[in-house]
Amino acid sequence: MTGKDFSSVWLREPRKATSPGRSREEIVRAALELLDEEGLGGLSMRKLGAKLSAGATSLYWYVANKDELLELVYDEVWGEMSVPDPDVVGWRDAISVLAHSMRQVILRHPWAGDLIGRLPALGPNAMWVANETRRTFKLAGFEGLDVDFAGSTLTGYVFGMTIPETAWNGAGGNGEYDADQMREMVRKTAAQYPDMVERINLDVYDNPTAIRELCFDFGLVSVLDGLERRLAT
Amino acid sequence: MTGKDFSSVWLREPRKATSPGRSREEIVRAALELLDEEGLGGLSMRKLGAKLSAGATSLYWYVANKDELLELVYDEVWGEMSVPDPDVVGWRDAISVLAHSMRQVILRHPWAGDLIGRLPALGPNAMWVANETRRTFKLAGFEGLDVDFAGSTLTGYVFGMTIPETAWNGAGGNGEYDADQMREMVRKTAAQYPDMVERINLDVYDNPTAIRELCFDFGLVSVLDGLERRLAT
DNA sequence: GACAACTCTCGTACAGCGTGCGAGTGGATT
DNA sequence: AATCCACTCGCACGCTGTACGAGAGTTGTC
Repeated sequence: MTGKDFSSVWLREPRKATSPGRSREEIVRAALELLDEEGLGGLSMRKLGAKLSAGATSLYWYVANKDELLELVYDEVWGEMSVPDPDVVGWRDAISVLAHSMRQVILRHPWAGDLIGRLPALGPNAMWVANETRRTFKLAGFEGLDVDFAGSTLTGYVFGMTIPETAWNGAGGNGEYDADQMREMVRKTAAQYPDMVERINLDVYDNPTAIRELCFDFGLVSVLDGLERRLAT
Repeated sequence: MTGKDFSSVWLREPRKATSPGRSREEIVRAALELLDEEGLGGLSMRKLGAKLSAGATSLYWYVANKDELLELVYDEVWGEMSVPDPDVVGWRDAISVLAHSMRQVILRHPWAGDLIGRLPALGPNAMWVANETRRTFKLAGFEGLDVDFAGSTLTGYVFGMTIPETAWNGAGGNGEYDADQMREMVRKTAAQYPDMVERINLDVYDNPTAIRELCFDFGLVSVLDGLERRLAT
C-alpha cells in the first residue's frame, strides 16, 4: 500500500502579502466574483488576471496553480454558513438552521456544488463548521463514531438534495425555465412511465422554487427524526 | 418570465445507426470506458476518436456536441442500478437495496458524481429508476407530493453521502491515500479545533473503506426510520 | 451508364485554456 | 555603485471543443 501523492494549499505556507494591491485575498475575492457571475467554466486565469489588471501568469506568484485557487475559494463559501450555538438554541434547531444555511449558500454559489465532489473540505472555514457540527451532535447525545456518522448524514442529505437543484437552473446557475417548457420536456421523455406521468400532473412544475423548499423541509425533518430515534435506543 | 433555451439529447431524434462499426452506442460505450479509466478530465473528443480509430470530428455526426455525449453516458450509469420489485421484497428492503446499489455505481464511476450537479437526469434509465422509486414509495403508503419528497430525500441522501467519498479518492477516482498521510494532513489543518482533534484519535483513518460503509448504513437507517415515521402520523 | 442526392469521414483552422520559462523592473541592502 | 530579492508578465507549448467545407462512398433515378 504505497498511497499516492496529495497536495493541498492548506499544507503549504501562503506568500506573505507585502504589496498592497495584489494579494492572495484579493485574488480569491475576485475569483469568487467571477465564479458567481459566470460559473465554474467562466473562471480562467486570463480573465481573472484581466479583472485584477494583471497578466494572467502574475497570479502564479500567489497561488501555485488553478486547483489551489479553487481550494481557497471553496473554503471561502464554507465561511458563509451560519452555525448557531447549540448551547443557546438547542441541538435540533442549531442543526436545522445550519442545514438551511448550507442550502442557501450552495444555491447562491452553484459552482461550489461541483467542487464538493472534487476537493476534500480541509480549509479552516470547513474545519470550523465540521467542528461545530461535531460539538452539536455530541451535545445531542451521540457518542464515539456516531457523532461523525450523524454529521455526515446531515451534510450528505443537504448536499445531495441541493446540488441537483442547481442542475435545473442551467449550467451557469442563473436562469429558470418556465413551467410549460419544463412540463413539455418531461412529458416527452417520461411518456411511457406511468408513475412519472402521474407526477407531471401534480403541480410540481408550476412553482418549482416553493415546492423545492417544501421538499427540502420534508426531508430534513425526516432525517432529524431518524437521527433522534437513534438517540432513544 | 421568458425562460431560457434548453436542449437535451432526449428531446432530439438520434441518428439511425446504419453503419456497422460506428454508432451512437459504440461511441457511448467507448466514452464510458475512457471515463472509467481516466476520469472526467481524461475524456476528450480527440482521444475518444482515436480509441474508435476515427477522426475526432467524425463523432459529431452521431452526437451534437460533448455535452450531449455526457448526457448519454450519464444515463448509461443509471442503467447499472438495481431496482428491486417492492411487491416482492417490500418497500423498505427495495429502497435499501436501491440505495446501496446507487452508492456502488457512483463509487465505480466517480465522474458520474460530477455530472449530477450539471445535468438533469432525463434519460430513459434515470426515468425508469425514478418511476420505480415512485412506485415503491406509493406502495409504502405515501401520497401526493410526499411520494416525490420521499424519493428526493432518499436519492439526496445517497448522492450527498457518496459524492464526497469520491473526493477523497483523488480526482481520477482511483487511488487511496494511506492512513498516516491522511492523519498527518488532517492533524495539521485541524489542530486548533478541539472536537476535530478528538475525531482524529478515533480510528477513522485506519480503515476508511469499512468506516464509510458503516457510516452510510447508519445514515440510511436513520433516513428510512425518519421516512417511516412520516407514514405513522 | 450517367448524374444527382444523400450519408458519412476528416483535415484544417480558430479561439480558448493552464502554465513553464526566462527576461525584465523597481526598491532595499550592503 | 553593486548586489540581491520580490514581483510582473510576454511568449510559447500542448491541449481543448468544434465550425467549416472538401471529399469519398453508397444509393436512387432516369
